[in-house]
Amino acid sequence: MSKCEQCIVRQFSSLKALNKEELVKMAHCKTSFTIKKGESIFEEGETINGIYCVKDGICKLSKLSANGKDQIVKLVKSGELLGQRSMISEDSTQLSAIALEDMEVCFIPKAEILGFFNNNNQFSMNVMRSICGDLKESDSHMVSMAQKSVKERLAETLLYLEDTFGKNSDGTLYIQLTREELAGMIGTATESCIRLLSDFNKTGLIELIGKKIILKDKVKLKRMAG
Amino acid sequence: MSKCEQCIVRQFSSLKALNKEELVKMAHCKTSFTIKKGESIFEEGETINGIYCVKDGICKLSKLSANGKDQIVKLVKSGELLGQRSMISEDSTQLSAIALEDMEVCFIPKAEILGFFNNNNQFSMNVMRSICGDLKESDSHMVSMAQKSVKERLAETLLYLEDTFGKNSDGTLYIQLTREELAGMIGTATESCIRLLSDFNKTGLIELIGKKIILKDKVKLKRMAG
DNA sequence: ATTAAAACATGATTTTTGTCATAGTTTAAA
DNA sequence: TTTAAACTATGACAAAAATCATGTTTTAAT
Repeated sequence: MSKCEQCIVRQFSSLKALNKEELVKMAHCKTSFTIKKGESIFEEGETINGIYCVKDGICKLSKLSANGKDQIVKLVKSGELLGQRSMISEDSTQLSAIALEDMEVCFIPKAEILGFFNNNNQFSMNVMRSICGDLKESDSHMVSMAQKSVKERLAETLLYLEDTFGKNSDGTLYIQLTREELAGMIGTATESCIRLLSDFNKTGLIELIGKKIILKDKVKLKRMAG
Repeated sequence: MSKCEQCIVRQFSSLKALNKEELVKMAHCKTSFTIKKGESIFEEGETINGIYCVKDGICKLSKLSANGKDQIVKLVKSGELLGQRSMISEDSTQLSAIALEDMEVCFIPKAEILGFFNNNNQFSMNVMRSICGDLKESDSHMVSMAQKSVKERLAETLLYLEDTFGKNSDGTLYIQLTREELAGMIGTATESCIRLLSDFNKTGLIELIGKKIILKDKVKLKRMAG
């Protein structure tokens, strides 16, 4: 049982509002996990009796659609919390959380969080703001899906991936998604995604090195994303 | 200045957690509006320093996309609150609220709401749950947009409209949307929407009486919606 | 009541996107 | 190290959806 007090990622989430005493309390009731790449933290339909705090690694939140394809709703990185929506709604989750890299995750039970809600208004407000941020994102995302072409969405998504997760020293996107996962983010068929990446490559917007991607012309990509 | 205590729609929203004293306080600081069909309550980009409570009527929340089309993100009816997301995020709103019928709306200033947050935990939790509900909806909606065909989305939307807003005594959908607005809900071109309605009409799924719509075969519509 | 604007409707055509087929490449497991 | 499975890639074709054009009907304003 490590000390939450000394955990840096806490500072990046709603948990930053907790005081020393609350952090000690939390350290005593939390459980820590290691999740291997490809494993799930939770799956669609499960009841989540608490909140997961991502200490390290990245995961995808996805939803299986009627046609059998996985739509990626959001990517979550260290410092973020998982399962807030489901816990607060007292509702099973509609999303699966699958690790894209090895992860370290802490679980804080519901009772503990509800206690903080009652005693720490700043914490409540932080959680509210975080969920409001998710809602704003989700609404925008929805409009993109409804109104933009696949090409526009691909350009938008590539820029998002570099902005959010950065790049390696060789200029390639840090985050490694399969073509299928990338297609699942933009909401298209894997083949369409691959084909468009080829086009982007041929027209110099990006460069493909194996399955790695370098964004070569971000100005044009931005213009294309609209 | 009418009494919030006696307002029935209050019972349907987060405001139901407020006690008598709080309701009296609210009645003193709220302002009431009448909004004519077609007029806006607020528009994309505005800062909203409070929450709107819909006393009567229906409005659409829409977002202008890059291609010039209005995407309808949500329909809001009496009993629901507007502007929570924007107020809590301390962020300008990304949606416009336009009345689909004549409306009565009350505005409660931010300071008042924040006061309730501080003193009434049940109210805070209600607001949280309401926003969580919106988030769940929005995520599902996003997946529909990304993964379903226009036909499936039209079927889904027609069922939603009847379930949510009911029908007139002649069996037609109560809510009156133009074809353009319906297209804006399902995220397609107006012509495509009109064409599909014609198809649905020809195959007996719905009946078109002028611009009014009757759902004739809800079982098949449900199957089609997936 | 007349008229202009908005809304509805449908055909023809093009563009976009998905699907199926096939093959090369990479990855991970035996 | 070989071998199967997963992933990437591309062509050919089909289906879905957008766009453009045009005409009708409805609605609202003068």
